[in-house]
Amino acid sequence: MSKNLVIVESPTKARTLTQYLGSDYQILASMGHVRDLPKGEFGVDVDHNFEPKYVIPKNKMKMVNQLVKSTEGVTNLYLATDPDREGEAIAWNLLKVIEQKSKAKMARQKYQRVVFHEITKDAVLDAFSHPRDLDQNLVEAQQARRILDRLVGYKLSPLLWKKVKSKLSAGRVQSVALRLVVEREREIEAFKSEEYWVIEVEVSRQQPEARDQFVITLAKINGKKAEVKNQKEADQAVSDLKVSDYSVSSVESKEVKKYPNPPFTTSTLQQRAANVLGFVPKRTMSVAQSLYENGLITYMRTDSVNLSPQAVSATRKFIEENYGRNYLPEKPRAYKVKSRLAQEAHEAIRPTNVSRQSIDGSPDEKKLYDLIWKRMVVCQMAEAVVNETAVEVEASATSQKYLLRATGQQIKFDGWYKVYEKAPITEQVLPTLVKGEALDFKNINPQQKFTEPPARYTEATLIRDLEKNGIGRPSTYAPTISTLYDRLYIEKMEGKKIAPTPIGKTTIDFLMKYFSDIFDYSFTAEMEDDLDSIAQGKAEMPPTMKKFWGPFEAKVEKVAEEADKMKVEVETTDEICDKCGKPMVVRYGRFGKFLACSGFPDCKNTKALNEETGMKCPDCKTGDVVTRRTKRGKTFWGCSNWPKCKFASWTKPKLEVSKPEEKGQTLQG
DNA sequence: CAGTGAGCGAGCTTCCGCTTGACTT
Repeated sequence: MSKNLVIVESPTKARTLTQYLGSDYQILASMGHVRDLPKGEFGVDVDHNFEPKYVIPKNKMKMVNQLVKSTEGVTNLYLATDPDREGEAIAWNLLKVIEQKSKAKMARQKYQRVVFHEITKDAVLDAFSHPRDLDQNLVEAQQARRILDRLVGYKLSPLLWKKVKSKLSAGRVQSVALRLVVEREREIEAFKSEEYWVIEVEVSRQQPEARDQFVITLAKINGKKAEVKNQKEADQAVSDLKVSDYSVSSVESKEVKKYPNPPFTTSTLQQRAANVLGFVPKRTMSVAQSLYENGLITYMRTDSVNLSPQAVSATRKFIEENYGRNYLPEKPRAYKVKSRLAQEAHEAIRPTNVSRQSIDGSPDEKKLYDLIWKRMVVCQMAEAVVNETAVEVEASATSQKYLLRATGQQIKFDGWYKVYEKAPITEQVLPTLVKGEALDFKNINPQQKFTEPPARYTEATLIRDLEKNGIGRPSTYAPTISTLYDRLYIEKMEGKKIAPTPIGKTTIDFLMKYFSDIFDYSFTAEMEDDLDSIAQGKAEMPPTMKKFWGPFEAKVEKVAEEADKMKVEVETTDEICDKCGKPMVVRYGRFGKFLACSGFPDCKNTKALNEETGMKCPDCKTGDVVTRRTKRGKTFWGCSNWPKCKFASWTKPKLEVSKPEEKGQTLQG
């Protein structure tokens, strides 16, 4: 009797395969990687070809032992992990562990490597009829990636402990993420706001039957771009425009096609869920995980926009039946990944069954599913057609010649917009104007404005920029940001924006001063080129590592000896210590920020930092409500007068409603 | 429901990428 064992990464994938392969196959999950470099030591023998030392992490030991036991008496072992670099390495490490641990003195375990790019019955059965050997070059490329990350992370972190602050960390991915945040903050700090004016004129047609009014905006003065920089210039333009004659100098109309977005990847799903639902990436991922485990969507950690042919044809059928032929493009739309660095082991994120338009589940699950469902349907729908009109109006007075503009857009055919309650563009309908037509002046509206600094990152936009540079992977985007919080490198500001702390800024200053090459945005891309060469058998891991390690190690040693210890800037505040009268400063402790007396250690006074909840304490009425954290990290709300006032609450205190009786009536009526 | 920081310098901290549960307050 033949026994078949299949090993994949995830239990959900295992469950799906069971349906396709039948009862002759036992399918088990490895839960990701089964071996790794040891956490507590360097684990790379740099003097002997960078030989890595692999160990089975403690929390995986039980599972791995069971896995090995299950291989006993197996005739065919199939390694069906993901078809990418990491998947190949998981398969190889699995095999190594099984060979090592198998008690039976049987010959080298017979195994077969099986790869498929989509988990459909056809693709899976086809893959099982064409197994192959492990790709040693691909495994070597993964090891190179892993070892390089270890060299960088475990050499530079201790340097930070010595030169900046204990327990900090640096890495190829996290430090570039931090660099982006720090550089954006410095752009904002250096930004000088400039005054400018927008001048809008309300005009109307002169036709007795259609005296439509519309708004035109000043665009040019004497043929040059209008730059109205101050009140004086604005006054001049306004007084001229009040007495000008207006006539239409040009009317241009064209039809523009608006194409739908590609289906979701991890990163684009995180963007969209942040914008539309206000989810942070961590929340998006946990909700998506639940949808995935319930069989409602495809795998949620992917960088691919590929769609299985079956999914596309089912979606086309759905579109034709529910929206009609007009909404179906002649040919299916195919999407391509932009990044050369994508691994594309999985499909795009899409509903597993497009005819399931809504689902049962938590409110979060319903909302996220709705986003995913719509994105899939629209990506196969016809483009929208929008009529765009550009009108130019001349206004002449005295010696100055003014040009004003209006643009209109009108939806001619809604196409994929139909799926959304609100079209992604707002219609602006202009009257049908004729070139040379004279217009009447009705009103003028000059507006003083100031240029705005670039926006701070949100978690989602930071991930977008990391992905743009090929830095990090779908499985690490959200965890990388958590690391930046854990190290107190960044903090959340109002409106979900993130800003660097003094520790974050100092760390980046140090890293960029001595190791700018590693934290350059192109470092990962260049590393990927080297990894490609290894994967293609054109290069080998040890010399590739050596090329990096030689100069790197020398630099680390030099910096360790010669560099000065960095000083982390201390934020002072207007707050005065109520014990000694000295100003108070912001300190970063185990539980986040707090106020401490600058006279420390002579004065040990501390105070809770007002987190701007904007509420007064409901008990003592004088203190402010501040957010605090317990030793276990759970957030609660307390009074800034603690320990004098003992107010504390697990939930955010509500502002008192002045007249509760009225509220009851409103609810009834 | 509630402490934190500096330096003294014990002993520890740290990377990226692949995956799920198991622990409470």
